[in-house]
Amino acid sequence: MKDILSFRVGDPIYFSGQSGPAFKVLSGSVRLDRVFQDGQPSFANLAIAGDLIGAEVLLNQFYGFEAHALTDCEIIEWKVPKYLWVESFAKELIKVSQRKTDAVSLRCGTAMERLLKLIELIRQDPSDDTRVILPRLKDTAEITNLTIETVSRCISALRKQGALIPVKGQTGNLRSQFNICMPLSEQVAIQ
Amino acid sequence: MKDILSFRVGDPIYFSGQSGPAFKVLSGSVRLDRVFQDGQPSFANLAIAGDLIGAEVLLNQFYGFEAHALTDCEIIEWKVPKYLWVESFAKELIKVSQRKTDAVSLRCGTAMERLLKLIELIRQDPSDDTRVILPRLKDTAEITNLTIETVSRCISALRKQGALIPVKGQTGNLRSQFNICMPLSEQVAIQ
DNA sequence: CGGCTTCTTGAAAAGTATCAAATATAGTGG
DNA sequence: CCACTATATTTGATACTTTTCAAGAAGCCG
Repeated sequence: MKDILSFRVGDPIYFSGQSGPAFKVLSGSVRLDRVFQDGQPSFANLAIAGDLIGAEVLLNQFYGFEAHALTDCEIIEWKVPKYLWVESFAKELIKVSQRKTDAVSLRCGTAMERLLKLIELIRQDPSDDTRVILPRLKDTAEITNLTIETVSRCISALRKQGALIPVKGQTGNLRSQFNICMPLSEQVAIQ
Repeated sequence: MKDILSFRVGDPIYFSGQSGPAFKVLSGSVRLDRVFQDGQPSFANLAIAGDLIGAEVLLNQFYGFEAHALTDCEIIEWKVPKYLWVESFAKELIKVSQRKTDAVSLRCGTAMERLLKLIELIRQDPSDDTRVILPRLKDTAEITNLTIETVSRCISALRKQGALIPVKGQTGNLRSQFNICMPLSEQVAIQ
């Protein structure tokens, strides 16, 4: 199918203040940032497969957030027949709202708990729920309100305990791709 | 004007799973919680004057969150003429979304910074922007993802530095009401 | 092969949580 | 209005988690 847009990790999707369509996320995950006057972006929300992003343009004309690919992802312009528009739009906005609730809860609990919650959220890949592709440490850290080092330590701990097993791609790639080898909700120590 | 509903600090406004109207917050602030299967509520969002709460009932029939009065507050049933419904509804949902972005950012930075951001957000009382009524310590702690003790220490520090001056009401009340005596964005130490 | 970015790990410092106890306030009934 | 009880807040001392700072390893790209 055409009209599908693909992005690589870190690619910008749209910028705050610009104009364009709203999109539906088909696969992967997207990070949304609020941009302050000083130009500093700060994490506001994330979107996973099935979520609508950039909905605010449909009312305000301009994007209210900045969107980047958190992992490789595909998105498609969001179009709905007019007679369905109202209900669809509202339904989507409520879903966005639910996702933000997730974002708030990703900042609760210990470092390990936060990371596990994020993995739980992101791995919703219907095609393979034993595999997960983690975002960069920098993004993961900003989403969970931890530091890069702490996130790295948590991931190392999970690897040592065999909860995550690195998947070697064609290259030894940095984009952490893992097989999940135990229920992630179980208690795990950081050390 | 009638049809205005008043709530005292801590009063429940509606419960998750129940049915009822959506409301507009006229004054004060409201806390919204997601309720888990085990009945544990966890902070999801807050609403201040001008915000719409319970919008999800208009689509789902049921409230998706639990609402409590964070401070004394007034709300009114949200009604809009049909021909304006679509646009109004979407506009309100986007405002909800913005507020959740605030909620996420209330969990960033040091304890003191978080508390100051919350005060900044809540004091938006058009009638008197030098006065603020803080929520209970328990609520403040859960919103900022700190502990009651830490929040208490921050407030004490602000009082000692003269940034907040307690307002004695008719009763010596616990509901911390303060006059704000300096730009809250300034650097303040916790000790 | 450089030069760059991202990730990993260690040791020390800082900030916050936890535990415990005292004080203050609100609510209730005499 | 006062006494009494339950709930909220304050404060101190200590423990723990996470941050910070620093250096090195690993992966990426031309």
